[in-house]
Amino acid sequence: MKIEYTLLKEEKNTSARLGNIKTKYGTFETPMFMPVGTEATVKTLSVEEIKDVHAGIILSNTYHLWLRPGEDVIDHAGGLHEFMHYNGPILTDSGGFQVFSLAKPKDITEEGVLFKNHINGDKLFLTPEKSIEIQNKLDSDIAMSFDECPPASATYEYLKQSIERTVRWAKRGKLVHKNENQMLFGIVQGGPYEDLRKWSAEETVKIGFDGYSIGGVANDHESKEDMYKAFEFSTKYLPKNKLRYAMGIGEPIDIIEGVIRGIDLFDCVSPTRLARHGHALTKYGKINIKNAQYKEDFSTLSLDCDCYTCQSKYSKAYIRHLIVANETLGARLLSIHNIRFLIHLTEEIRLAIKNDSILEYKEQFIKDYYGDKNE
RNA sequence: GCGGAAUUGGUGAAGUGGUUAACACGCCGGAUUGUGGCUCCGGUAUGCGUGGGUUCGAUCCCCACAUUUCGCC
Repeated sequence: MKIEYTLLKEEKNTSARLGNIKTKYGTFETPMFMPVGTEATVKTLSVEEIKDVHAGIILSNTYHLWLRPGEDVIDHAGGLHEFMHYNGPILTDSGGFQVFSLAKPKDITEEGVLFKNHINGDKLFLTPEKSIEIQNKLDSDIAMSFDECPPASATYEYLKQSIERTVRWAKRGKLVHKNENQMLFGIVQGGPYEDLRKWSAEETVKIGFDGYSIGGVANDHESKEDMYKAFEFSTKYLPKNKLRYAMGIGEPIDIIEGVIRGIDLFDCVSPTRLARHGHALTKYGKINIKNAQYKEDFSTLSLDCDCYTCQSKYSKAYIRHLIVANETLGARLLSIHNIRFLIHLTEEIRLAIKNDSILEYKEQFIKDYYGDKNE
């Protein structure tokens, strides 16, 4: 079955949109936040818990699964869904982000990218074709083109030649894409520059993809202003009837600003990473559960949260103790809560789009979340 | 009872006759945006057992006391 996207409604005052995605693993609505499961696991969560937080779709990673356990192992298991015992939709990233996070600039060539395997030091060469072939085998529901994700500090000149190469890579990847059940997305790059984003978007659209990602955002201390420009200057030149996905975006306010600029999908490691480091997202801001003030705070994280952790009445004091003692249950309880918080945020956003009140929603959110901090 | 050794922050400890007493852990904060999972960045002793002395100056030298510890009778 071919996965399908339907645009249901556009918000009256902004570019926000409501849609749904039908896959053979179920249908979900957009805007949606996708929890990250790089190593074929949303860290510390069981698949039942992933379902429990109402995740419409999760994300996994080509590069990491290529290295370990290897795409053939997953292929022999019957694909990634079977392998990880998860029967919901999955999106795979192409390894493009690892070009940014793991490779050195000198190792990036027209042909592909040379990586030094971070597990055992082996030299590995990843190409656009190889990335797509691996994703074909993983049998994810949505695959990403292999792109170069340049740092926010990249110069205009560098970005220009980088987006040209990313477009050539997108063409090469599409040529070898053989999985009929899988959507393939192109990726728009170009930093905060409108002419580069425009060119990148238009050239990528010419190739023709099932959806378009906005990449190169939220890298190395990019300003919020530049990030929102990147959103706007990308979606402006993308077709309305196709999905848009802001890669790596996950701060609550950034999700709202992204939605307002016409983005449908978001993913971010932050809810799980923050959880491991002892932070909880709440309507009234992010809290650091390790702070001494929670030592004897026997209340739940949030009164109006419907996640397992809050509904089961685990207290801040107990979770604090677990985190301080480095017990994995602490990371798990906070991960469940944080992911649920972001998915619940998208539920409220969808409701606001239905009511044409996304700007009011944003204003109220900022008031609650940042309080007097005046963000 | 005799002899030796030790005494530095919450802990383990380094150190010097002369501006801000190393480091680690802990503790207290902060960071974290397509995840290289025990990470990164700050802060944390106005005082070096107590009392005297020597000295321009002592945590560092000397004396006494206290405490701890080891050995011997």
